[in-house]
Amino acid sequence: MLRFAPSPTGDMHIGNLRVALFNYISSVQREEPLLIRIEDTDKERNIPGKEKEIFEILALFGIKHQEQQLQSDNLRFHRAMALQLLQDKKAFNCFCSAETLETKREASKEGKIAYRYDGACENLLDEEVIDNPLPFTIRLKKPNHPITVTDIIKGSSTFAPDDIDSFILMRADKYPTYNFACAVDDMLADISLIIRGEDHLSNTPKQMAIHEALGYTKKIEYAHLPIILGNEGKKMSKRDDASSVKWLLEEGFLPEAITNYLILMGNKTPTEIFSLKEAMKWFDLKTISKAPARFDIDKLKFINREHLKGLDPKELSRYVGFADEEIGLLAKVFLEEASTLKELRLKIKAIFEPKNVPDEYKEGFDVLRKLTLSAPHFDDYESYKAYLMEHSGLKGKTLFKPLRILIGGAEHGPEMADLYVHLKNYLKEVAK
RNA sequence: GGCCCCAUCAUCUAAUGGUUAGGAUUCCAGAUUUUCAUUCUGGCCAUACGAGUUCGAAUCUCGUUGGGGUCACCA
Repeated sequence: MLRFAPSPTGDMHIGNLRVALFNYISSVQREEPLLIRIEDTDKERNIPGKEKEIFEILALFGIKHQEQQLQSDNLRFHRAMALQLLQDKKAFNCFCSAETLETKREASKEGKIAYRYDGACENLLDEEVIDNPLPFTIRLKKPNHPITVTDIIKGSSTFAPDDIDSFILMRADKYPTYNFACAVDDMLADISLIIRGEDHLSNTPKQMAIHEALGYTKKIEYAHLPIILGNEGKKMSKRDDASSVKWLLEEGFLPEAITNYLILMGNKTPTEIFSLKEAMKWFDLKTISKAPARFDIDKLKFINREHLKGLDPKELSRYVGFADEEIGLLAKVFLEEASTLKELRLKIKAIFEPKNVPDEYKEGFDVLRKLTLSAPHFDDYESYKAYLMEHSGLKGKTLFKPLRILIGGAEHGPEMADLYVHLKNYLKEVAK
C-alpha cells in the first residue's frame, strides 16, 4: 500500500500535487493500492472544505485511489500505542511547561548551540508521575543508536540519537503529534513505500524510531523528493502564486500540462512532451535528480502550448467559452502567440467585442467594417480581400492594419487567411 | 549555529574515465511573410574552486566555497 497524506490546512501546493502524482504512478506500477489519508490532527489549523477541495483536485488530475481515511479516526490507536510505549518504558511523561521549554530553547539559540530536550522528566519516579497534577506530554526516549535512512532518491543518510532527540508523541491535549500519528498510521495501513517531500527527511528517523520502539520490523522504502524552488531559489511558499494549483488552473494551464511539467522537472525523461499514461511506462523514482529544481513558468507555458495544440478542437472551444469546433480551430491558430487558456480567451474575446482603433486607422476601419457588413459571403480570404480592395480603394498597410483590427481584434496576430477560414461564418457578428 | 542533502549554460537536463561538453526553455540576430506576430536558420551562454588518483577526470577521492532542507505540545 502507498499513501498520500495531505493536511487540510491550506490550498493544494504544487509540491503536494507532485508527491500525489508520483505516489499514484508508483502505485499503478507496483500494482499496489493507494491510500489518501487526510492528516487532520491539528484541529486549530484545519480549514473546513479543504478536504473536499483536495479530492476534487486529485480527481481533476486523474489520480485514482483505492482507500481513504481521516487521521483523526485513528485516535484510539494512537492513544493505545502511546500507552503501550509508556508501559514498556520506551516513552515517558514530561511535565515541562511549554514556557519552560521555550526559554531553554531561547537560551541554546543565544549560546549558538543546537537545542535538545534536557531529559528533565526522563527518569522521574513512579510516585512523582502519579502524584503530579500538572498537564503532561508523552515523549519517546531517544534511541540508543544511530538510525540510517535508506532513500531511493537520496541514498542513505545517518542520524545520531541526539539529532533524533526525545521528541513528543502525545501533546498535553491528549492528541498525537504529526510524527507519532503518521508512524502509527503507516504501520497500521501496512505501507510499503513512502513518497513525500524532502522537508520530511529529518522526520523519517523519528518515525523509524517509533516503529522500532513499537516492535514493528517491516522495512518501509522511502523516496524523498527534492524541494521545488521558487524564483528566489528558496522553497516555494504560498507567496509564490505559481505554487498554488488553483492559481495555475485559473491562469489557464491544462492539468495534463501541469502533470507533464511536474514529472519533467528535475528528472531525466525520454521525451519532453508526454501524457500521464505514457509516463507510467517509463517513470522511475531513481532518475529523479537529488538537487532541488527551480520552478520555471516559461517552460510550463511551452509545455502547456504543446498540450493545447494536441487538444480536440471541440474541447478547446469549450475551454475558451464556445461550443463550436471552428472556434476551437481558431483558438489553435492563436496558439502561435498565446500559451494559456486565459490568454486564448482574451484573444478570441477581442475579435467579437467592439474594437479599439488607433486614430490613424479609424477611417479605413469604418470603411472596411461597412463593406464587410454589406458584402456577399466569400468562401476564401483571397476573394474577400479582393472585394475589399476593389470597393475601398485601400491597399498596403492602410488596408491590412485596419483589416487586422477588424477581424483579428488586435494590431498584431496570426496570418489573416488562417483567421478568415474559421471566422467566415461569424463575419457579420465580428464586424458589428 | 547543529544535523542532513546537493553542485554541467540564466533555467531544466545529456554525456555511466577518452565527445568540438549535446538537447530543451528563455534571450538575441538574420531569413521569409503586401502590416505585425508566427515559422525557419543561426548565435550567445556551463562542468564553482583547489589538490590528488590516472596515460587520460564533468565523471573517482579529499578539502574549500556556494546553495538548499530541517531543527515546535505545525503538518
